[in-house]
Amino acid sequence: MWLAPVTSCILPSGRPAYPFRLRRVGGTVAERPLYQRIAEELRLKIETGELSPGSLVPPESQLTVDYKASRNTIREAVRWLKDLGLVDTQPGRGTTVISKPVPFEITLTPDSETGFGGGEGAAYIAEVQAQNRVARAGSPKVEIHKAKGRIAEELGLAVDAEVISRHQQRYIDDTPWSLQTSYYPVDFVARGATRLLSADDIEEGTVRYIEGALGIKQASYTDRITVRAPDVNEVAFFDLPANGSVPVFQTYRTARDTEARPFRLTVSVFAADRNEFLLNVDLTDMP
Amino acid sequence: MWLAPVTSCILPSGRPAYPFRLRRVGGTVAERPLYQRIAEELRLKIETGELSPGSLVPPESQLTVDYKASRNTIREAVRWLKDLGLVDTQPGRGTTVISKPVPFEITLTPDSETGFGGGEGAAYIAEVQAQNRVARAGSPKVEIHKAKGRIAEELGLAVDAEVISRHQQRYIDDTPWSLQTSYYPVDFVARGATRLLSADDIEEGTVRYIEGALGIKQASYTDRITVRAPDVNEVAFFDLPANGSVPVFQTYRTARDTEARPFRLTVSVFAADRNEFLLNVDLTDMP
DNA sequence: GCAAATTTGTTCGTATGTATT
DNA sequence: CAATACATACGAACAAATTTG
Repeated sequence: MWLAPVTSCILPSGRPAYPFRLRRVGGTVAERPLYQRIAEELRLKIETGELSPGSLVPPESQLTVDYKASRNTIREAVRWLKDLGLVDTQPGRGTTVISKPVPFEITLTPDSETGFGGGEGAAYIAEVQAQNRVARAGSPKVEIHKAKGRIAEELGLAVDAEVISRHQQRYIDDTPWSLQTSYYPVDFVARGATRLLSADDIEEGTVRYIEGALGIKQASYTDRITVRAPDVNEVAFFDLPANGSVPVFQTYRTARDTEARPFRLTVSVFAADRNEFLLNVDLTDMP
Repeated sequence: MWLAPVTSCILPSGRPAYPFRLRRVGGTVAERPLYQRIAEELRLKIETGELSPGSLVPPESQLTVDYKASRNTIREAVRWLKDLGLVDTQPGRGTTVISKPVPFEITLTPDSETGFGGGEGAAYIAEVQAQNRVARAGSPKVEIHKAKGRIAEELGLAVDAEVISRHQQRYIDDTPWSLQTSYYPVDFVARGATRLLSADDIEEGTVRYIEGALGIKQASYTDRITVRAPDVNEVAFFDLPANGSVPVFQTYRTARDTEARPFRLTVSVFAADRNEFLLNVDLTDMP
């Protein structure tokens, strides 16, 4: 079997991109490490369809023979593919080529019909149904704690001011889809929004409920979208590979009233391998 | 030294989240693997500040002594932290705790002053300057090729219709920041937008240029935000860890004219560790 | 339902190569 | 050049999860 040497690789300034770099040894160009060349061979087989999504990659014992390398080296090659999100391994079962799920599309801009922000309440349910899927939410876990860091900052509260948090697990077609936590100033309860403390779903959506109970009307919101490695809870809930090779989206949504005062912060976490975000922007009423 | 066993771990249905799961062996709860417990110890030292960002983690040889584990096991622990994006390793130098750069904020919704979409032309320059940084772009690489897959789809063209692509590397403060490729139907040139073929920067922005040359006015756009592992070119350009532990954002922006016909597709790639996206949504003129 | 076979996961040992200081 | 530190590669043994007979 012949492993093609790599012949082109862009080299930017700065720290060398070891071990992708073509290594020069004694004036001649050295090859990339064995495990990377094996990984490249396997990657080609996946991309050409020789190994189709869902099918089993030959077991390590077989690859050891095929590529005349030790088992550890084969494992490094497979690990490389795993890190790239191309395969998944399970003890006892084997290594399967990943078949990417049809991503769920989350529209972050408001629905022009309902005015609901994407990923929330009625708009969320509607969007799930529009994609012919079934939405389900776990019952909220309600807590009161002191606002720290970004939570206090986004809500415009003093550090250590008390906030109500409402945490929910959400599912689509019974697969875990998002973890969502909303934070409200604790004085909303004293002012009459007592259902915020109840561990029942607020059917009409908390934004509508707060408008009815307190007269606070949502006039705008800001989303902040970041990506990071999942923590232990997220790995367990979304059933992600434990090594963090599948990242998660984390969105911060700060809702503001007509005076531009923030009154709600919602932190949502989505697995990045099964979601994408959409934005629809209309420029016709811009200057 | 005492390594704390893990006492709580959410177990969802479906495939067990090996190896995070508490393993039961003969009726007793087994511990997580040694390398994960060592990684956890080190992670704690990082998060409590005992190992501060930028500082060197003790070398493998020292950790071998500290934790009474073999060098391979230590390497597994360090690899775990590397995959989580907490440390970076360099041969000869050592293992450093990552100091996260101040993320650059990209506003995807249009600027209410200029009407420019986020991350583009004038709005991009302005946003960079507003964050006290310096923007620079490489000269465009112009190509003509046949539209494939999503490119044809988003532009509403037949598969294999020809498109112009304009590819640019962009820098902020001289660090590589984004890779951007815009696609236009090839007949734009015949209709008069000849500068699209020139490898010179189009100062006023291509959207403005097309409006002047062809009378096509941008009335709306749609963004699609996804996350994936970087490819080899992106690893080299952004100087990312070669194992794909830092993912990239990929955004598809489809610009439409007043008749809602797509006329431009821009694909941008950003390193996810140094960027975040912002959305500003005004609901006051919604129903 | 159980036992055996298969397959990946963990851990050790050892040697050598490459990059940086 | 020498010392230090991480990277690659091989061999070996046992554990844990799954599938198969």
